[in-house]
Amino acid sequence: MPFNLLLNNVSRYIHLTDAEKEIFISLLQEKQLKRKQFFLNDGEICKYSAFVTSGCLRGFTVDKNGIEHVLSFAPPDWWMADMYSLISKKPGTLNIEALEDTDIILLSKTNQEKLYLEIPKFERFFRILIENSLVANQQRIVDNLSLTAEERYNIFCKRYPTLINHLPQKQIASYIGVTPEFFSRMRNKH
Amino acid sequence: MPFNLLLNNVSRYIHLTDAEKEIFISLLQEKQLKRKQFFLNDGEICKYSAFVTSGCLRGFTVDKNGIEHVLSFAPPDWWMADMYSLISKKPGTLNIEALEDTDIILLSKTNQEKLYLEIPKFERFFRILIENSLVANQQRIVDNLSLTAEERYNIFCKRYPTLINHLPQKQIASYIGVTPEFFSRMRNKH
DNA sequence: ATCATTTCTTAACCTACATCATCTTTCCCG
DNA sequence: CGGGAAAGATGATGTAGGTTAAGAAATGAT
Repeated sequence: MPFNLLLNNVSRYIHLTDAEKEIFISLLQEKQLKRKQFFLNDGEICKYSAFVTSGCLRGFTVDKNGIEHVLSFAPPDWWMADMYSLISKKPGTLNIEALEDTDIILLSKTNQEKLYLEIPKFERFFRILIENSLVANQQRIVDNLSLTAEERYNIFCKRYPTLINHLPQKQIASYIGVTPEFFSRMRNKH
Repeated sequence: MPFNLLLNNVSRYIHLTDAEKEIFISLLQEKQLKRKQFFLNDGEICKYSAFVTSGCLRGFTVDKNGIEHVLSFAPPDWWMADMYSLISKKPGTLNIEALEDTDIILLSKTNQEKLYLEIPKFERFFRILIENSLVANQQRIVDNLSLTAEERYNIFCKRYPTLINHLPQKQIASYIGVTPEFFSRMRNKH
């Protein structure tokens, strides 16, 4: 059944009884996205966290010159949301788009709060999830401050080997923080 | 008493009974740092979260060329730790130094885990704390990807007005991601 | 299969910011 | 309050990466 990947993801950090699994699943919704379909547009309030079961999402902002900047990718087994908008309940700046046909499981903010009340263990689960995310983001800040584009690219390759293959170069370039032109030059030089 | 600032910080997100406050306080330690004294050196395992009650800390990494990069500042009412090292229990890369004489309250990782067991509400407290931190870090990544040094400086001034005054320029430059020389030029041109 | 769209490549030129060096100012500790 | 160290200012020059433009290759919807 389609919730297995998610239940497995959860069970890495907390143990759920069958009854608790039932409750959890009852608070979820499934959704399919077509390639290039948006899950969230900037200016909207983000009301759901998305867990990817197949395909891939990307989260990006658009700056005042119309240039896109990729904040994160979400391949299967990853969560994605506009964290700022989700917790503040204010319009956010993130766009979330499917890079290919993608299946996701949705947990609404409302249901997430229900979940915290009904199964407090989930406070722990999401705390740990967010801790890991924070560590990764802090490392990325340090990398952006201290490394060249080439070094950041090498790190990206090591950290997301599965993504490298089926991700357009320009998306990686944007994540790394360089233009597609420079990225192309960088890879083909030597 | 010296724990008031911290109890107030906690009470912004969860309510504690007097008994719970007692337990919490019993798990804390106070510590004073002299100006330039290190609270943590890279290569060490970070075993404590620090809550600043007076003074100011800075967290920074040193790159392979010996250049320092400021990841964060902690004025009073802020928490500081090497999150990576703290949760992985492995040696980290962060240095934490007092920028002036600084008073902190320590919560050891061990006691933090005790706290989660004895007063599960603290799972919620730290989850929310980390959520906010994650949002701020994601915004910083986006800013680094999409803004000029000058724009990042303006944002810094707005976001940390109290810090601007009594922080050496070179520390702000490092946080922004430019050299002290360029930062000086940037501020003095007009 | 085919055409349109998107993605990638390459080249010439440009700019934000770095580096190095020197000088002045501030500040902290005895 | 005085001297030494750290912080800041400023000029000359260097470079990683951006911009613009134009063609080649890959990809996806029909």
